[in-house]
Amino acid sequence: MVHELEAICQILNEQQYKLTPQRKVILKALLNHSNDHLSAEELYEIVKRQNPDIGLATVYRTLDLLAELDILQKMNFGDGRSRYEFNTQDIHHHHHLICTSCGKVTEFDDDLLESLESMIQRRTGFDINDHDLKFYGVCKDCSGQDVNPTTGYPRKTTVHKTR
Amino acid sequence: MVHELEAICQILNEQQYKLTPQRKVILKALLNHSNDHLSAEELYEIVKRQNPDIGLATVYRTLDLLAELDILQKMNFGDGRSRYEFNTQDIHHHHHLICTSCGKVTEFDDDLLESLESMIQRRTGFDINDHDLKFYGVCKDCSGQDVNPTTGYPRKTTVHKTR
DNA sequence: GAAATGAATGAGAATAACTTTCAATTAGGT
DNA sequence: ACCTAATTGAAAGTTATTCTCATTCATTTC
Repeated sequence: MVHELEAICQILNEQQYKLTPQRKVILKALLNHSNDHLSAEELYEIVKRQNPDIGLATVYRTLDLLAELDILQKMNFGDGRSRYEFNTQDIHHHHHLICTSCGKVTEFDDDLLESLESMIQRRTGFDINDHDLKFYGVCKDCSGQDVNPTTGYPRKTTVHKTR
Repeated sequence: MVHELEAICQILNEQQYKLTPQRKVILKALLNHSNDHLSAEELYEIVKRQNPDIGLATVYRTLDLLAELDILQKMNFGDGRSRYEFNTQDIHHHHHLICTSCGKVTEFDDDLLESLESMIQRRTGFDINDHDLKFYGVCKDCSGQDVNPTTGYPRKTTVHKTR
């Protein structure tokens, strides 16, 4: 649960990575938006305000590095770009609710899947060590609206499904 | 549960879509590989053997059309390309096991999530109409080598090209 | 304290997976 | 057979991301 600058910098140091000003600015921005599931481009826009000379490639490289170090988790919410969140130890207990109208991602905690995992493990011989559960629907704020044209949600056509 | 050529052709007809030879070839290939979660490019390679003049854009367009008609389901398994499977009525009861070593995708049926959905609905006001559950692990055929050397945890974001 | 060395950076080119454009072809009704 | 809108292939365009490479920066070495 590494959610503060000091601790992350220490990890970088330990692994012989340099603490460049760019990395610090990126980390601070990530920490200031730790609930926002930012994409690389969104993060770049934020970071550019602090340091206009920073390059997009550096943002991508830093995100890759932080994901490699398991500080961040690279996620895919189906909108065509990767999004990042801080990695927690209990990834097994937190899922995502994705609003197909506004694209907002919120989180939900639960551990109902543990039993399911061991059942699958037993039945299929598949050695599970992670899962990824997403719920698609319409959040309270958007009830009634249809697809958001800017984000392109939903990628799945379930909103129009006849059931 | 439209898994045969006749039925699909009828749907296309009903919706005023033309039954071009390209579409027929693509449909046949999809039906012949209905368990393979093909990507557009993979399907293109297969289809080109029957009809070398077919264009990649046509494959993409046909996949889009079939997804739009809810005949196919467009899926994202985290390898950077969309993959397709025939849509079943009971998508709510089938999940995916993704091998982080060889990239193979297999399916698993279950309906434990229904109760979870209504609970979330009640608690958050989020009106859920679909979900997407993936398990990451190592299949029976592979012995787990795909771990992040720093942590020993599996790499969720690793890209596995299917050959 | 300057030089050497390697990591990290920015800019822009490259890539991969699509998507769009557009002129030419064709399915399906008449 | 004819008409017309739908469909197609080829190629250009787009978008997110990665790569290349010359330059800069931080450390270590002298």
